[in-house]
Amino acid sequence: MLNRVILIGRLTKDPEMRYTPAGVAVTQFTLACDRPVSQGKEKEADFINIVAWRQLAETCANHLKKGRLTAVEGRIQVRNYENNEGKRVYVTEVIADNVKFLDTNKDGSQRADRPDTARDPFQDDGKPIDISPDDLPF
Amino acid sequence: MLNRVILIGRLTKDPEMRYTPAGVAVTQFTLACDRPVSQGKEKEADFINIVAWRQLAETCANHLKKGRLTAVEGRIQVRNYENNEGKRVYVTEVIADNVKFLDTNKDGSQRADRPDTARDPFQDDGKPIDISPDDLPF
Amino acid sequence: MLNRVILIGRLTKDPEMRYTPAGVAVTQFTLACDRPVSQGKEKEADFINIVAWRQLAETCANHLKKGRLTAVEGRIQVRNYENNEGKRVYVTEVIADNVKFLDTNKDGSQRADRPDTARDPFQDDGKPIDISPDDLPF
Amino acid sequence: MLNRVILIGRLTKDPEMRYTPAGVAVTQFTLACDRPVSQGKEKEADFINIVAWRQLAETCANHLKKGRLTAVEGRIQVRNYENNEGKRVYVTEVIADNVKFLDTNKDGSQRADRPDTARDPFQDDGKPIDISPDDLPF
DNA sequence: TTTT
DNA sequence: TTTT
Repeated sequence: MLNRVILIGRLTKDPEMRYTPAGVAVTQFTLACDRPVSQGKEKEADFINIVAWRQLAETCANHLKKGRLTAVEGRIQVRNYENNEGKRVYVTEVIADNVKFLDTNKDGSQRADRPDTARDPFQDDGKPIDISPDDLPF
Repeated sequence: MLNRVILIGRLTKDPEMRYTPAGVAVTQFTLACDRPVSQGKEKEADFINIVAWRQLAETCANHLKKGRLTAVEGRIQVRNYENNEGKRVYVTEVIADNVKFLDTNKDGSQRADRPDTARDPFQDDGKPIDISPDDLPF
Repeated sequence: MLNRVILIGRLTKDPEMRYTPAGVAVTQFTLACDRPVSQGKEKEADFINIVAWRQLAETCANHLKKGRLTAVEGRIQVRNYENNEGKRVYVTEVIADNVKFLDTNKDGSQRADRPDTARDPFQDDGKPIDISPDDLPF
Repeated sequence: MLNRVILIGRLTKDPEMRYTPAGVAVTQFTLACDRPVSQGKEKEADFINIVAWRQLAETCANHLKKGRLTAVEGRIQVRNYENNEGKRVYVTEVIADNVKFLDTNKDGSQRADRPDTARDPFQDDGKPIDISPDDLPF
């Protein structure tokens, strides 16, 4: 009924964009979210898989890079499929509907790689009515 | 750095409480969160695993039942282990730190099974410093 | 950049729907959100003003009533105006983009007043591009 | 019952720390949260007042400055008082329980002003049991 | 001005 | 009274 997630973390790798058979853009990346440090423990993180569709997929693919500090808003989705050994595998992902770049570039400039011409590309309802979890090409 | 989840859904089964070898209470249950309905699709839900520790584990075990409408606040945790075939398995769960019972009972009374004597037992910081994902007994 | 609120509480009164001069529906109501009880204190609540626009305004006006347990998702908005004494007054509201009715009716039935025919009327992007805080008719 | 806010924005001024008569530290600052840009409108922001107590108050006062990009997690609180003209004034604030510094310093270094010796000072339950909204010294 |  |  209500399913909302907000994460801040860093990309573990460059994002990967693919297309569904129907030609819809999907971008996948993983966010490393550091857990609050507890004494006597080394630093730990949760590695959370993010999926963005359509226009949001494209802007993520164009502007995000490994290591970038990023805020993601979305919802948890759990899908399952049968693997090649006939076993059911469950995959949990966050379907993003809002992504914010929080990093400055190494030279200190602010998000210089973001095209000025884009009319806030970060708007996407994240609820594509004709796309189901099973359309994911990975 | 920041990792927050808020869910409202219904329990798919009665919760299960266990204890770690060190004697810490842990309760596990699954929340069915209906996805927004899209036309031409049958109703779908995400089934999200919830974990509660300690006092929150006990109140969840005592007061939640299959079918109950429940709000859960917490953070996403991803842990992994090697299964008996030597393969790494990834498990995603929501570690609850706040759980609210939203249901009235069938007879219309409000949460009659909740003991009056408890001074809001639903307060728990959910961040037990001496417990790690690997302590989970399931 | 990111501004997200999730509340669960009860309506202090019946909601009020009005129209802007341009004919857009707006509904206003107040949610009483109980604070976590602390010992030695009587029970306290925060009374938070909610605003819903357009279709969401209409479904809120039709289905919510005083006392109903309700979940609201939205964003904080702060607007200001000059009062009749020439003083600037600041008003903080939550602009809802998702509202869930959590209550059963008194007779135990589930949300019987909600028309079956409506294709989830609770979808609204809450971001009406041609409406500004100053359009509020109250 | 549930009351959660997550904001990302920039400080409009340096934070101000004070003490209650009982000697408890409180820090106040304002976050400018840009609204999603809509065409035909100049850029707008919501200016949201944040309050942090105790240890979190001190780390905010020490490490935040005007202009810093900051994530705040907390809950909405509405308090009211009678002003000097005998009128009831309502004040809405976000009581922070988690604050993250998202900015690098001007020289490109990462949060160099944060003392290494502090064992994550950003943990605070934000629910001081002996403090009420009326204790605020501003 | 406040809800159960 | 407002930030980049």
